[in-house]
Amino acid sequence: MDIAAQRKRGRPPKRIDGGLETRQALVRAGVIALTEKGFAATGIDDVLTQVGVPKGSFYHYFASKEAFGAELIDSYAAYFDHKLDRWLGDRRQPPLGRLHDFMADARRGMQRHDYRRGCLVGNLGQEMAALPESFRARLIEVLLGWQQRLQVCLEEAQAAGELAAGHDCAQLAGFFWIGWEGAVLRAKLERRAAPLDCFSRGYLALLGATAPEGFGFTKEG
Amino acid sequence: MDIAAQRKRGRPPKRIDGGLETRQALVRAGVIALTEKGFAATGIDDVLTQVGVPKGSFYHYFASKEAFGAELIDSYAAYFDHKLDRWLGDRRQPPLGRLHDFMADARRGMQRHDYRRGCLVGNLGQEMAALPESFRARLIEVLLGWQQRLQVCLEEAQAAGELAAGHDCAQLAGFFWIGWEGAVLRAKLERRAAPLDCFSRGYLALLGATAPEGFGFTKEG
DNA sequence: GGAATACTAGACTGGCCGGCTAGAAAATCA
DNA sequence: TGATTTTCTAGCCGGCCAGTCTAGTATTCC
Repeated sequence: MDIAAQRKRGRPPKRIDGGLETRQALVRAGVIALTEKGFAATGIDDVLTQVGVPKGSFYHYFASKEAFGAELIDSYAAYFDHKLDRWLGDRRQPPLGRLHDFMADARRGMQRHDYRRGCLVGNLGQEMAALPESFRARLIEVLLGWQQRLQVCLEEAQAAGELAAGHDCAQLAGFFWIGWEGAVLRAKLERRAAPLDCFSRGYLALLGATAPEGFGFTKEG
Repeated sequence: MDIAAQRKRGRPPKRIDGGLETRQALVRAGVIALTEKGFAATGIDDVLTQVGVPKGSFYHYFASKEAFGAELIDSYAAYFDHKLDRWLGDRRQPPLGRLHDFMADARRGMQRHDYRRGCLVGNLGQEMAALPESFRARLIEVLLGWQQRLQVCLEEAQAAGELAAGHDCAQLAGFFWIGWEGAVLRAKLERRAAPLDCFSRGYLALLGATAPEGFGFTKEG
C-alpha cells in the first residue's frame, strides 16, 4: 500500500482533523471486514494492511480487539440507523412504499458487492458463542432499534389505510428482521439476490399489500 | 475422560463395528461443536479432548480439518433429512399440523440446549467467506433438500384443502427456510424462544391457516 | 513365526494472531 | 534553543492451532 511506504517512524505531522483520519480508516475497514467475514475470522493484521497502518498504531487507538469490535458494532449501528431513518421515515412516500424501497436499496447494495458483504449484526449474532459476552446485549439492542423504526412505519401504514387495522405492528416488525437476517445470510451463501426477493415478496404478502409490482405469493394471475 | 484413561497404546482389539466407534464419536462431537460455534472457532483439539482421542487418531480417520468438516455437513444433513421426513411425512397428521409439530419440536430442542446450539448449516453459511469454497455448493444443496420436503408437505396441505390452491408452494417453502434460519440465529442470540415463536406465528399466518392455538398475526380477537 | 496392517501416543513444527514495549519524531514549553 | 511531553510506530513475543512425524503395540495374514 502506498500510504504505508510513505509512513515514517515517530510522531507524524499534525493533521487538521486531529489524527482522526487513521482511526476512522481503521473503523471503516473493520466494518467492511466484519460484514464480509465476521469477527473471529477478521485478523487485526487484515484491517491494518488494508489501511496501511502498522500494528503499533492500532493499539494506540484501541485497547483491544474486543474494544475495536464494540466500536465497529456502534459504527455500523449508527450508519444503519441513519439509513433506516432516511428510507422508512421518508414522508414523501406512502409507508409501505418506503419499506419496499428500503429492501430494493439493500438488494442493490448486496449486488454491488457481489453478495460478499452481509449484515454485520447478523454475522456477529451467529458468532456469539465464540465472542465476548458483552457484544450480545448490544446486538440485541441494535436489532430492537431497527424493529422499532419499522413498527412506526407500519403504524403509519395502518393510519394511511395501507395495512389492515387488525395487524399487530410490533409483531410484524419483529418478524421482518428475523426473516430479513435470514434472507441476507442466504443471499450471501448463494451469491444471488433470489433469497432477498423471495423474502420481500413473502413479507409484503403477509402484510396483505396489494402487489404493486407482481408481488404477492400466489401463482401468477 | 474415562475413555481416554482406558485407551491403550497400539492396535486396539478388533471391534464388532470395525472400529467405527471412535470415528463416529468424533463426528458426533464435531457436529455438536459446529452447531454451537461454527467451523472456524472449533479447534480440532476441542473435539479431541471432548471425545478423549489423541491427535494421531484424528488424522488417521480424516485427511484434514476440511475433510472432517465436509463429513460433518453430510452427517448433519442426513440427521436432519431424517428428522424432516419423520415430521413432515407423518401421514397420521394433517399437513399443516405436521409443520406446526416440527417447529414445536425444534423449539424444544433449542430450549433443551439452552439456546446454545443453532443450525449447523446456518452457522457455516454465515461463515462461508472464510471457509473452503467446496462447502458452499453442499450447503445450498442441503437447504434445497429441506425446501423440497416442505414443498411436498404444503402441496399435500393444498390437496387436503388446508391451504388455498392459489399459493405457490415452492415459493412458500423457500420462504420458510430463509426465515427459519433467521429465527434460529436470533433465538441463539437472545437465548430465548421468542424469535422462533414469532416466526412460527407469522409463517402460519402467511399460509392463511386458521389459528388453532392462538396463532395468527392480528391483535387478539 | 514373521511381515503387514490398523490404530494409538503425543511431542514437534511452522505459521498466524493478539498484544506489548522501546523508541523516534513532532509539538510544546522554558 | 534545548528540554520535555505527546503522539504515534516498528517490530518482537508468547500462545494457539492445523498438521506432521516417529514410535509403539495389538491384530491379522501368509
